[in-house]
Amino acid sequence: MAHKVNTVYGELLRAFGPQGWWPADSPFEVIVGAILTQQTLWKNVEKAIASLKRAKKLSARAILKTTDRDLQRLVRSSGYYRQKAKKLKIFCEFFLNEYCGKITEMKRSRTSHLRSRLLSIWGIGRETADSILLYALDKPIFVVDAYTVRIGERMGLFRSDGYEHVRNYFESNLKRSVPLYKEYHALLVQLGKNFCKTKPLCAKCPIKKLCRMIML
DNA sequence: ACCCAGGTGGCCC
DNA sequence: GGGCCACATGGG
Repeated sequence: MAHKVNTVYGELLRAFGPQGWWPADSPFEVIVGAILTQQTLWKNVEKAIASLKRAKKLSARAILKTTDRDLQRLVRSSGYYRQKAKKLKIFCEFFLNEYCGKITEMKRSRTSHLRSRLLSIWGIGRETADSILLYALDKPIFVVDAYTVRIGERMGLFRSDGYEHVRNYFESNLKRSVPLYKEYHALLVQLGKNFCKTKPLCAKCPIKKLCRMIML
């Protein structure tokens, strides 16, 4: 019999369909988005990315050539714009110094090594590091965010014992698969954005069965 | 007017 | 290791 975590995945997929994350034109854009979306609505991040594109600033070299003030102005819509402009520059410097600004170079490193290097960068925490590993570099790391923890706890999948504990839960109970990790995390976010916003078990709730599972 | 969003670092204990 | 705070815009 399948583990509950797999049943939940099936229900999510049935309710919402494939999410096709991460929406971006390039791995570098994924990284920029991962930094900009920290504690921020994706809608506002899209505007910032559009601004960067319009200004031809969607590359590590271009970002480093931009003045702090200009970069802050470009990412303003994503909130925490001073911090985020600084984070982008610090990451770009790391990316150019360590990997010649090439994603393919970065992918060569071992996942665990990459993860600790990313975590050592100011402004890159666990979720951002793992988003980069999974969605930009195709490494088999399960991304945990606030929704993942909340939903998983409500569904009784696990008792949250911190980020690494939850990540380990998914990685050890799921088939080790990059596309699965990508899709599952995206679906959890999709559910997180929906539940509690629509009335639980209301007539048009697209996720009745899921609502029952999480006992709303 | 208030509350939150696909977190993180710094400080305190 | 955990608890609290600043960081900031935009939309419900």
